[in-house]
Amino acid sequence: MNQLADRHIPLYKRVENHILADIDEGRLIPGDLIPSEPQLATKLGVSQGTVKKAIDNLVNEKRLYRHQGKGTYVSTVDFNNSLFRFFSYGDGTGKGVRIHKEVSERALKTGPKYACSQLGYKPESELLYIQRCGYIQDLPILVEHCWWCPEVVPGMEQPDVHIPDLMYALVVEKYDVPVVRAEETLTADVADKETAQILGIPEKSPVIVLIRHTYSRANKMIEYRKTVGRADKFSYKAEIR
Amino acid sequence: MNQLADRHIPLYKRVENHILADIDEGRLIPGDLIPSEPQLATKLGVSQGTVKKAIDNLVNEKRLYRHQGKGTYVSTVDFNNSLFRFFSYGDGTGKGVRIHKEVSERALKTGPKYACSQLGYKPESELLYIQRCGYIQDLPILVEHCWWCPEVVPGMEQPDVHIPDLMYALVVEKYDVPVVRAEETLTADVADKETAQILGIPEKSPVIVLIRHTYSRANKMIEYRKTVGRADKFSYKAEIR
DNA sequence: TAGTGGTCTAGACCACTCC
DNA sequence: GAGTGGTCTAGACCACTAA
Repeated sequence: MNQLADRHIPLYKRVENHILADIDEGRLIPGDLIPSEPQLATKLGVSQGTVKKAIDNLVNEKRLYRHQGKGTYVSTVDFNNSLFRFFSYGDGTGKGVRIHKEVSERALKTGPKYACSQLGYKPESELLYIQRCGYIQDLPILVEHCWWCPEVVPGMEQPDVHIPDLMYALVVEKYDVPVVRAEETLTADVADKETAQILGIPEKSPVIVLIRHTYSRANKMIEYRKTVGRADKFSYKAEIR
Repeated sequence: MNQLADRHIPLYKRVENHILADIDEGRLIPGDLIPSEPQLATKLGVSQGTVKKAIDNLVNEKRLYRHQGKGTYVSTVDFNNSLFRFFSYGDGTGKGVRIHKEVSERALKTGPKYACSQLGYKPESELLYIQRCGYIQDLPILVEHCWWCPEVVPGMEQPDVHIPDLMYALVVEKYDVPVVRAEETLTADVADKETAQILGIPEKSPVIVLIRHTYSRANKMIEYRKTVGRADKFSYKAEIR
């Protein structure tokens, strides 16, 4: 902790920044064990209590997690935090109901202009498209449209590549592409003809729409995803204090 | 910290519970100054560091807030945390755009059955109804339907009682009814004829629906509110790590 | 048994607020 | 100046994990 940034920044904050820099610059990647508290303390020339406080804060922010007796690890992206996850089946009563997903289409095809531009391609570029339908029991409740950069996940369009419910596991393990972050935007709309047909609801029924941008290292966006779900099957509940 | 609950519960957790009990049982109400750290430490027979840790946790949970040099206070309910607050004007770009509200109807009238039952009345009871329309600039973007327990806020139906944008300020100050907590449930729907007309949108356009249950002391529900907003003007954005 | 995080203490010094 | 929270240290002891 040298630097000329000695002005007014608390020690524990500098320890936090040190760890975050290691993460953001790739010296530590999701799942890695970070150095132990005593190691960090002596390396950075602060007390273990200060390191503890820094790590406490990062754990509160979900950037790290601890495991007593083993060590402290860098968090992996947890899509259980997806906005959709908070939506419960029924009218807010349901717990974590499992949604089963099935691939309904996959191919290399010309991407729509918003997907091309968001992913950093010229309009009309070929993208890897995967469409999936999500079910609770046998009831279809959502449709996912995923657009991937084809060179990031080459061959994923092949029908023999198994796609697990949590697609990101495949991306990380098979293609060795770290998934670092995602942004989600939620809004509402009414079902178009195709969506209505897939979900078995009348056209123009209310639907929840979730747009997700998924990023890998160096702020590279690797997927544009649009998920459309039946509004009568999703609601979000929160408490205000 | 006596009690026979000496088993395995960390000291700081017991301090947290002590403070929370003071809040839940009304010995401390929102806005109150809690005892200072040294006072709590000696009273509970623990070190100041332990009290600090307990308070740290409660501050992280937004149950308390600190003000250096002054003390630590019990949080007041912050409706800026409303799910609607996170929704931004436009398509997720907007910052905190101000929504101006105007009362469009207020009267004592027979409540709908869901409002009566939720508020703990017999069906067909008279409730205090307030309808407001929310605008950005001059564009109507939401309609609020509020149902209050009439005996909690007597006279609020009189047209000379000014209703501020943040209605709860009036309730707390004029009627001395503490607002302790609220629950919100968010979902989507399509506009009915009346809503469409008020918002100036086609019937069956997509809308965001927010149901709010507002509670006072002793878990007494005092308001049932339904807010309906134009879906094209609201979107919720979040980041996943 | 050695190493990790988890709890708890005691005390120093600083920064802010109010009288 | 007295009282509050904010930062930081040093060290004790406990609980869990692994070899």
